[in-house]
This record gives sequence, structure tokens and C-alpha cells, in this order.
Amino acid sequence: MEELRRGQLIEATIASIHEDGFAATTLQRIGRRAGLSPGLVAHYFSDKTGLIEATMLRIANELHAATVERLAVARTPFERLDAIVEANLGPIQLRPELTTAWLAFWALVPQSPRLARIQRINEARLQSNLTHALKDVVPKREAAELAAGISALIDGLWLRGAHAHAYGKGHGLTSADARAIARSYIVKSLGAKAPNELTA
Amino acid sequence: MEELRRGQLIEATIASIHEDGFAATTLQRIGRRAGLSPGLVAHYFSDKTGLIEATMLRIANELHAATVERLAVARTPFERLDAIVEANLGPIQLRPELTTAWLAFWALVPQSPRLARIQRINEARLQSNLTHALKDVVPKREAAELAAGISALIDGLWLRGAHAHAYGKGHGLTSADARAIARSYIVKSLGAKAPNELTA
DNA sequence: TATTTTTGATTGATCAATCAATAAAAAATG
DNA sequence: CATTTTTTATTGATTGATCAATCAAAAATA
Repeated sequence: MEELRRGQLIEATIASIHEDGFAATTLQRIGRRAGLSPGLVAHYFSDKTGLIEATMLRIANELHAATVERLAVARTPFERLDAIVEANLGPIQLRPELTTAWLAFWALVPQSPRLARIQRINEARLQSNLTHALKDVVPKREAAELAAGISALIDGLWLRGAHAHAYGKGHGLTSADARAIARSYIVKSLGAKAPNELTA
Repeated sequence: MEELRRGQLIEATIASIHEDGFAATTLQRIGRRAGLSPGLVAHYFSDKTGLIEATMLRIANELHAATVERLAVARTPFERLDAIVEANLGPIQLRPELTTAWLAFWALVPQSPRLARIQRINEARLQSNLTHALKDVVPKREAAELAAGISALIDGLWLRGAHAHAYGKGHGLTSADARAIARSYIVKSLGAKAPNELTA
């Protein structure tokens, strides 16, 4: 019961941030969207703040889980890089509801040490996954540098994808565009060491 | 008088977003910070919304002006690319107050067509500047692709820089890190065509 | 004096949090 | 098994605080 209700409230929060905007995301609206009373938020999350934190944590963990799942079936270093790109920039992660929620959380990070912590872990996970995938292809020293660049590029592409939804159809970056740019960066960075497996 | 007051209120808005957080950025606080009455906002911006829009427009135009200024003294394509990187990721643009404000505005873009328009123009300016700088170094077709990658990377690095301030000293990306990563990407992308002028 | 600028109290609306009341489920007891 | 007791889940109205917007009055300026 507890897990069910928490999930309902978290999903309603994401939906409300997307459709009402973060400023208009009130406990009343969340409750109505979830088909529950606004008072329940206090019962399951103690606070509105607690619900927001739980929501960010949830989507961060879902991203991580999606990445791990794809990495598990990747066999070469290039497949691993591709798995990371796919998990982060695929159409599932670039859904309008999710990107809008991420934008809102990113904006809250400077005011909330709790959210900052989640975001830092998020960055560290991405960086670590990239470094591991790179460490067999380039010198260790270079791997860290390269991972920093790729991870920043992924976040930037994500940002572009998030805003593209706001620009309306036909404007801005698509998920496919984002992945193509990321792959192109990886291929160029690895230079001659990058075989065709990457794009296969 | 009008320009003075508008500037005071815009600066106070940026300061309040940074120090109080966007949610706590009220007309009262803005007024107090500016040493003016909260009622003046209505007089000079009609709305709180109008003040927010004017603030985003202001920092977008300041970024553009800083870019144009640096581009004016750049002589080679590589100097032009470096000027763009420097204008976007230099310590002036990566100041905590500015990055926090940008984060807040980015989060508002999905709910506000007016802010979305400013952001789209912002992206277009960066992309256009990069494409022009690249068009003499790589084939036209490739220039657009490359510009898309570099501009996304710049935005991603900016995001990292913004969050780095929230992580506290010693954690996260510095302005110097960001510029180094951007330059490294450019050098690798241009391959043998990139002379040393870039890092000179 | 006429006009513009500025003030700050007021208003009406909205919000998160609280909490007493109720319903449902589970556990304990006879 | 039936009944009572206890715990847990849920509701929704209330409260106190806060906000943007308004505007009449005052101050400054021309």
C-alpha cells in the first residue's frame, strides 16, 4: 500500500510539473491528479519538500537502472559507450514530462543541499560509467578527460532536447539528433581507435 | 531615470534569485534589495512576469554583447572559436548569480512562450557564431553539424559550472576546466586542420 | 501649478501544513 | 469463529502566513 501510494503521488508530481508548471504544482493539484487527498502527502512524505526530493530521486534511479540494464548486454567498449548514450538520450529519457521535471530540479539544486546531493551522484554515475567504458580504449589519464567532455555533452544535449519540446514541432533537437551528435563526438574523440562497431 | 530604475530592479532580481532562490524571489524582496518600493515594479514592468522576462532578456543580451566584442578582435577562425568559448564559459559568465538565474529561466521555458523565444534566439546566436567561425575551416555541411555539437557542449559545460557552485569549493567543474574541455573538443574535431594558434 | 515618480498599506486569492474525524484493516481476545 | 481493541490509512476543512496586484496619497520634479 505504501509503495503504491508513493508511486501514485510521485507520478502525479511529474505530471503536474509538466502540465501545470512547477510554480503551479500545489498539493491540491497533485492530490487531484493522483485521485487522492492532498493530506496524504504529509502522511507518506512528511512534507511537500520530501515529495519533491523523492520524485527527483526516483527519476535519477530510473535513469541509472536503464543505464545498467543496457550496459549489461554490451560486449565491446564501443557498445558500452553506445549503451550509455542510448540510455541517457533515448526517446524514453527525453520524454517531455521527464525533461521538464529535470529542468525544474536542476533549478532547485542551488537552494537545496539534498537535491544537490542527488544531482552530484547523478553526474558521478555518468562520469564513472563513461570512464570505465573508455579505460580499455585510451590511456587512463585521457579516459577521465574524455569522460568529462562526453558527460557534459550529454547533459547539454539533454538540455537542448528539453527545450525543443517547448519550441514546438519542427523546431529544436530531436532524440535522434542528440544521439547522432553524441556518437559523432565519441568517434572523433577516439580517432583511429574507433572501429565501425559503434555505429553498427 | 527609467533606464536607471529598470537596471536596479533587474539587478536586484538576479541577486534575489541567487540568494533567496526563485521561489522566494518576491516583489517585496526585490524592492528591498534595490532600495525601492515593491510597487515600482508595476510602474516600470507592469508585471512580475514582465520583470522576469526583462531580466532574462538582459542577461541574454549581455552574453551576446560579450561574444560580439570578443569576436571583433579575433583574426583567425581559431581565434573566433576561442572567442566564443571564452565569452560563454569565461569566469564572468560563470558567476554564481548569473548561472543560478539561467537555471531558473531554463526551468521556466516550457511554461512561458516569451522566455522560450528568448532562449531559442540565444541558441540560434551561439549556433550561428560557431557556424561562421567554422565555415572557412571545414566543409559547409560539416560546419553546421560541428556547430551543433560544440554549442550543446558549451551549454552542458555551463550547466556543470552552475551546479559546481552548489556543490561547494573543491567539487565540480571550474570555468578553466570548462574552457579546457571545450577547446580540446574543438581541436579534436578539426583534426589536423587545427593549428596551435588555438591554444596560444 | 502640473506632471511624473514613488510609496506602502490594503485586498483578495492562494498556499502548505495541520488535525480532528472517519474508515478500513489487523491483531488480540473470549 | 465472533467480537473487541488497536493500528493504520484517508479525508477535507481550517488556519495562519504569504503573495501579486492595486491604488490613493505623497513626494519630487519640471
